[in-house]
Amino acid sequence: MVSMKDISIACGVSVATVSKALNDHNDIGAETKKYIKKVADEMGYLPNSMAKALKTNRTYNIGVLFAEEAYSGLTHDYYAFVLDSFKNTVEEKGYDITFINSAKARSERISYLEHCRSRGFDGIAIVCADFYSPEIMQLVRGNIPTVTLDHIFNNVSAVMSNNVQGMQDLLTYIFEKGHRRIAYIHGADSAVTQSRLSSFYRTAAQLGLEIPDEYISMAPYRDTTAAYKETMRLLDLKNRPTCILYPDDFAAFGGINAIKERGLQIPKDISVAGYDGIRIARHIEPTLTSLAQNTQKLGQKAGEKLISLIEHPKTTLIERILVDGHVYEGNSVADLNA
Amino acid sequence: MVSMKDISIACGVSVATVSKALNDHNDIGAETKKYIKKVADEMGYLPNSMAKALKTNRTYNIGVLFAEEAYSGLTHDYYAFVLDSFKNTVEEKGYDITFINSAKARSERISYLEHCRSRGFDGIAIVCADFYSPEIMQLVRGNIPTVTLDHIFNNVSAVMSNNVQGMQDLLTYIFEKGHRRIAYIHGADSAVTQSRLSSFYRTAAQLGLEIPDEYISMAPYRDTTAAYKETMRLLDLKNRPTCILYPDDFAAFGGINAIKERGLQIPKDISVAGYDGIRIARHIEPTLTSLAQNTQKLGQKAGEKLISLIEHPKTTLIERILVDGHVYEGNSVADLNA
DNA sequence: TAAGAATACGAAAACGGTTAAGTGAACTAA
DNA sequence: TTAGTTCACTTAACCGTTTTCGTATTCTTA
Repeated sequence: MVSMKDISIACGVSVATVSKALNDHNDIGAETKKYIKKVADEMGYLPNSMAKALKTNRTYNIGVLFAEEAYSGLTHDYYAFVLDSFKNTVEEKGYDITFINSAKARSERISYLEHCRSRGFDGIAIVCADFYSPEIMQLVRGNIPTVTLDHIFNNVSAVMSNNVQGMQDLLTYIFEKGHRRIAYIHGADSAVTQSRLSSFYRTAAQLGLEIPDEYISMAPYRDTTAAYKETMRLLDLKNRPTCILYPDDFAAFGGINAIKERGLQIPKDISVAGYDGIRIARHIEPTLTSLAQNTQKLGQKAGEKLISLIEHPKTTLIERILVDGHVYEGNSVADLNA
Repeated sequence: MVSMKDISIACGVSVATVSKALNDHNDIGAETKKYIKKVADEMGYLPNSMAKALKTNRTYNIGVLFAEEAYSGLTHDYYAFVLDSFKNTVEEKGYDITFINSAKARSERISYLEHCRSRGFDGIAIVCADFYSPEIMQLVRGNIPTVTLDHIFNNVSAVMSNNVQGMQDLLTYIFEKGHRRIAYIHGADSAVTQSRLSSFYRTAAQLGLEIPDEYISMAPYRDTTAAYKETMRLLDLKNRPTCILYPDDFAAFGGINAIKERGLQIPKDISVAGYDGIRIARHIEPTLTSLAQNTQKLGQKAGEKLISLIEHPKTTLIERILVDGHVYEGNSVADLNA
C-alpha cells in the first residue's frame, strides 16, 4: 500500500504537506497542491482509514444492531427493507455500516456497547432487538449517538412507523367498505401492539363501531399457527366477524389457510387484512389488503437523523419521528356497499 | 476511553508490559499478568481496534458485497438467509462484517476495490452482484482473500449451491410421483440457469422422459408476471403438462395465480414446483414443493473458507464447494400413482 | 528601505497499540 | 567464582495519519 510517505518522497515534500494538500488546506500553494494530487493519483494512493480514525476519532462507520434470533432480523422482509434504505442513505454520506455483535471469539464474550466502543463507531442504529434486555439498556446509555427504530428510550432519537395513523386508516378503510363486525387479532404485547390496539379501539369508537370482547385476541407476530387457531375460533362464533385484522401479513397467511380450510372464500364470504405490506402478499391470491409501512422512508429518516446527531451534536435535537404508512389495497376486503 | 497508557500508569509498569500481559505473552510474570488484567478490567479497558489494526495490518473486518439493486440483495429471502448464516459464522471467529460500497460522498466515487483497501478488510465475500461488471472483475483480482457465492472466477474460492443435484432430485421426485409430462420455465440466462437446465435435460434423458420443446421456456427470476404469462401459454397447449417447474418460488406464485384464474386446482388438476424453498411458501396453500437451498450451510461454508484463506493463506486451497439442497415436500405436486 | 504581514512549507508530536532488541537481577552449572 | 542462562520487564521504533508550531521567503506599505 502506498502511503503519504511514499508520495512525499516522490514529490520531494514533507508528509505534512502531502496531508494538507490532499485535504485541501489553504496553506499549500496551488501548484504544489495540484502536483501532489496528481502524483497521489498516479501512485494509486488510498487513505488508510484506520490511521485516519486513530488520529481523528472518527471512523465513518456506523454500527447496526439486528436481533440475533433467526426469522426476525435480516431475514424478515420489513427489517431487511428498512436496513437497505438506511444503508443507502448513510453510504451516500460517506459512512459504512457494520453489524454490532457480542461474539468476540478469542476471549470471553463482550457486550454490545463494548463492541461499539472498541470499533469506535461514530453512531449506532438499533433496528430490531430485545429492547428490554440489560445489554440494550447499557448500549443506549453508552453516550454514542444513537437512533432506534420502533422503540422509544429516554433521550434517544427514535424513528417510528405511525401505528396510530396506520391502524386508523386501515380500520376506516374497512369501515368505509361497509364492514361493521370487525375482529382484530393483535400481536404479543409491546409498545407497537399497544399503539395499534388503542388506535383500533379509539377509531372504532369514533366510527360508532361496537367491538365485542370476543373479537379481540392475541397471536404472536409472524406466528401462522397461532393465527390459524384464533381464526378458527372466530369462525366458530355465532355472530362471526365480516373482516379479520391480523398482527402482520405473515400471520394473515395462517388465517387465510384456516378460512380456506373451512371452505370459505375471500373476500366473498369473509374479508381479511394484514399489516406491513410485505412484497409477497401482493403477488398471491387473494392479494392482501394491508397497511403498508413506508420502509424506505423509515430507513432514510433514521439514517439522516443519526448522521445529524453525529455531525451536529449540539444543534440536533433528540426527537421522535413518525412515518406514516398507507393502505395497500389488495382484493382481500370485500366492498359490502356494492 | 482508557488506554494501555492509563493502565501502565495505574500499575506502575510500561505500556509494553501491559500489552504483553493482556495478550498473554509468556515473558511476563504470572503475578504481574494477573494484576494487570485485573486493573484493566476494573478500569474498563477496551482495545482500540483502529490502533491495533494500524500496527498489525489485521482489521478482523470482512467486507460483504451485495447488489445495490432493490429486490435482489438484502431484501431477497435467499440472500438474506445466506448472509445471516455467513454473519453468524464469522462473528463466532471474532470477525465483523461491513458492507462494501462505492459511495464515498466527500470526494468522487471510489471503486469497490478501493473501498476495501482503504478499509483494510481482511477478506471479502461477494454474495450477489453483477459478476460481469468491470468493477467486480477488478475486485476479485485485487489480491484480497475472497470467496464468491454462486459464481465461479478463476483463482477465487466459490461456494455454490449444487444446481445439478438439485434439479436432478427435484425432477426425479416429480417423476416418481408419476408425472411424465413435465414443463420447465427456467430463469434468465446465467451460469446457474445453465446448470439447472442441462441437469433437467440430462435427468429427463436418464428417466426416459420425452420433453417437447414447447414445454421449455423462459421467465426471468422473481418475475411473477412473466411466469403468469408463460403458465397461461402452457395451459393452452393441446397436450398440456401435468407439472410445471418454475425458476424460483416467487415466480411460481405468478404461475399459481394463472392456474387458479383458469379455475384449475393444485395439485388435483395440475402440479407445480418451485426452487429455493423460501419460508413463506411453506405457509400458504398450497404449500409449495420446492428445491430448498441449504442457505445455512452455504453461508457457513463461505465463512469458514474465507477465514481459512485469511488465516492460513499458504495451506488453504482455492476450491469450489458444492452445497446440496433437498426437496421440500409441500402439497403442490400430486401423486399420480395413487 | 525597513518593519510587519502574508504565503508556503517543514519538523515533530500525537493517536493507541505491537514487538524486536536490550538490560538488570537472579539462577544455574562447571 | 564466574560465565552463561533464564526471567521479567523496559526502551524505542513503528504503523499512517493529522495538526500545531515554527520558519524562511516573498510581498506590502509607510
